Amino acid sequence: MSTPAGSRRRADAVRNRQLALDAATALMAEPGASLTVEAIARKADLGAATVVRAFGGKDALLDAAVSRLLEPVVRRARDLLAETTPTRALRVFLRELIAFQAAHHAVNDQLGGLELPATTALRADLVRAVEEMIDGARREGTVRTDIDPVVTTTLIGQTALAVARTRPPSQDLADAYLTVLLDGLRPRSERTGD
Amino acid sequence: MSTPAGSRRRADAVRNRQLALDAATALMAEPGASLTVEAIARKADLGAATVVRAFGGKDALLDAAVSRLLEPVVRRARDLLAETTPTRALRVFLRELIAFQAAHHAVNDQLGGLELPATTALRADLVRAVEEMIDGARREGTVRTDIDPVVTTTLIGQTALAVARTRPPSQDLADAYLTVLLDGLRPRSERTGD
DNA sequence: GAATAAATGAAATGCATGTTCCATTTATTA
DNA sequence: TAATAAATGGAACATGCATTTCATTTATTC
Repeated sequence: MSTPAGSRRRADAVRNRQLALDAATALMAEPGASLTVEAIARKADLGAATVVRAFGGKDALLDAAVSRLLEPVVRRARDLLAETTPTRALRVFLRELIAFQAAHHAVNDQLGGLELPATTALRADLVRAVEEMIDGARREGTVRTDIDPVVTTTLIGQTALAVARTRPPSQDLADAYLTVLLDGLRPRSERTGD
Repeated sequence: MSTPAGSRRRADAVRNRQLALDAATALMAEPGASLTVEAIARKADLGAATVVRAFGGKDALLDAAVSRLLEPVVRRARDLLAETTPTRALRVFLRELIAFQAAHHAVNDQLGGLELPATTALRADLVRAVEEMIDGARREGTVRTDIDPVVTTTLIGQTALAVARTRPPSQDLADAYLTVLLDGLRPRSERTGD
């Protein structure tokens, strides 16, 4: 009666929620894994009902898992912006982004028609950080100004994702991508002939 | 042996097969269309069973439909190789390829884990044609030789697809892509500074 | 026009998946 | 330990889909 609000949430529920989250995250790093509730529950050693209930639905679970994966990526982008020049930040971040996406292909593949608010917000943060890199690089003269910054950002994001998607992952391809993209993004002072 | 005298195939079956093929093809050009047998059958004014039976399965139907769409694209690549310089062929073809893919997104989206032999073969033809363009362009000095030709081809194919996938389709993005990619693919005689 | 076999499509089946139910188990508090 | 309510998970349910069945329709042949 006088108990302090009585613990409404049981400890095992909290722990199981975490287990489900960990299982989902782990599956996203496994190539070819099918992110079904069943598979996640099996990996977490829980019943499917428990997994679903802990988040109120499969989508919310995936949203939480993807967000957790994406957070350090966004933080890294911000850190790079603070630590080094925009030009260098752009190159370093793109390389790391491709590696991350290649290691978590499910993050970008099987999440097609889902409603993932937290993930969407983080993606927006990421886009904003890349836009800052591009803005800075333009000011530094290493990125051409004859292409709209937003278009440039979209171009980078879409193509980086595509390169990361290729299976099996190829470091050669990633390297070639960075070389070609960054060269192509350089300003053309003159020289436009075929 | 190929066509025995006794008409083993009824005329309506042949016609309906064509209707199903047309319906599937049409749906592939409709953004957001969900290529279910049900939807294809409805569009063709046929029963779902008829559609499936005409091809022996949904996969075979999609394979036939995609192949029919892809054939003129492959032919166009070959024609360009015969008609003009590899450098010009590459640019023209890439522009057209993006437009085609953008207009038939379903061709590249919803066909993830399917077995489509004819489509796979045509894709290989297409890759071969692009490889020829790149080989030729290298000889012409418009494409860098410090990146493996196969890697270059993969890079082009994957990124072009990614650009085409963006919705809504953006001509600005497609133009930016072609500009950046082709510039980035140019040989770097010198000039390697940050 | 009758006979025959091929073709059709609405309904049934099978399968994979997400979600909900509810009898049982378990954490929590006193 | 007893009392209570929260949490669990196997089973049932719901949904969306491709495929198969089979009574009926239709093209084809004579």
